[in-house]
Amino acid sequence: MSGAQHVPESETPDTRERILDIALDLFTTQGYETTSLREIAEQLGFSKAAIYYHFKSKDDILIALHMRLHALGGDTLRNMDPATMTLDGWAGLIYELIEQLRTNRILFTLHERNRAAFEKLHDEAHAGEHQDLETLFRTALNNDAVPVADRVRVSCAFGAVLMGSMITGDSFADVAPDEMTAMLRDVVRDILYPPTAP
Amino acid sequence: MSGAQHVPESETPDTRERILDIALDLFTTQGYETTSLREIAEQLGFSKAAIYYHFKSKDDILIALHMRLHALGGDTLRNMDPATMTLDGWAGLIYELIEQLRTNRILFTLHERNRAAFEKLHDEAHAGEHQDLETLFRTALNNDAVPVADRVRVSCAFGAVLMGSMITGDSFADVAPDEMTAMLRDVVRDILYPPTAP
DNA sequence: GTCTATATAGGGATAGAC
DNA sequence: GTCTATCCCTATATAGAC
Repeated sequence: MSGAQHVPESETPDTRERILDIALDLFTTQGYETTSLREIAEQLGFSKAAIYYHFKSKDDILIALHMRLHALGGDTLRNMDPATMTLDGWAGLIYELIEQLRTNRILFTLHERNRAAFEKLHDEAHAGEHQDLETLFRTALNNDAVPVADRVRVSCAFGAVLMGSMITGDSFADVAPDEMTAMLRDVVRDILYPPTAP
Repeated sequence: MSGAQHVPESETPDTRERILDIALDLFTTQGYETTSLREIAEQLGFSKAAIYYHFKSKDDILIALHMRLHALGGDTLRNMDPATMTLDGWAGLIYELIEQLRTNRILFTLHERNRAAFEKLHDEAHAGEHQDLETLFRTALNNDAVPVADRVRVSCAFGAVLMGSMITGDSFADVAPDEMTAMLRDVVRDILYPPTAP
């Protein structure tokens, strides 16, 4: 913990990350298009043009934020085989989503609230180098080997989790995080493994 | 059926409604800010300025679309008393939502995908004349008389329904509407009335 | 790395003719 | 009701000094 040679003044400023943090906040609350670079620069304390030293375009900032989300789901999703997803497999994925949402809710909200902007990016990056997360989900959900009823339930479970901890926002701010997590897991179980049929 | 005096050429053009229909489509797929009036006018077949005869601003178009949603939920929501919402009351509301989504999915998607824009409208219309739907939901969800666990489940049920029939979009296009509705109702029941505890 | 100044484009909105 | 022409503003992005 001591041998660090190159220690900056107080704490790593890391301007690039600071830009991303501020952008994440503003893009989420106000929306991507409505937020101007001038506004971001204002909060940073320096000029608008300085941002262009760190990012080559406004879209580039959004892409960087998208990559943060990718980094989160990274391994989990790469190991998932859309063709052979069982109900249990889906359940595990959703439980992990609940965990991720605990510490990164804003990042998910950003994506939720700026779908159009992200889709546009995806369209422009038609160089197939980038497999979108949502596309992966959809194709997996279209797997005919799994009964339709199950697939609908999986889809509903995602919606329940996302709504329960994201859209509703701070309505449950007073609830302890652990308690909230437990309740969400219970709901997911009740959706995926209902008493009646499957 | 015959005595109509003032019959237009073929079928009521009703330019105002045509504008709204096209705007609804474009705002939903591309996003509100990204869609220009020029683009809307293009699809209408006439000039951008003509739109200003029917609407006094771009925001005014968005407001009109918001009113369409209001008209849908109208009576149901006005009769709801946020202070005395029981679990059964919520269930009824969600079942109705399922019905509304069958015929008006795009309208809900518009709101889902342009939250920021609608919130901005709501902020500007601080003249209290307009009680927002979502605000109504949130305050009702904050009712301390209802146990937290129940409130979370209600919130999840909304998410499940919205996701199951909206965000997922046309992944289940092949499923018959009636069947889809039945499945969604089942899921809602399993969420709100779980086997373990209430 | 961050600045000032500027190029360029596009958007919303209005005026006034038809 | 719809058009053309125009105003005005703000946004992204670049050039070049420090």
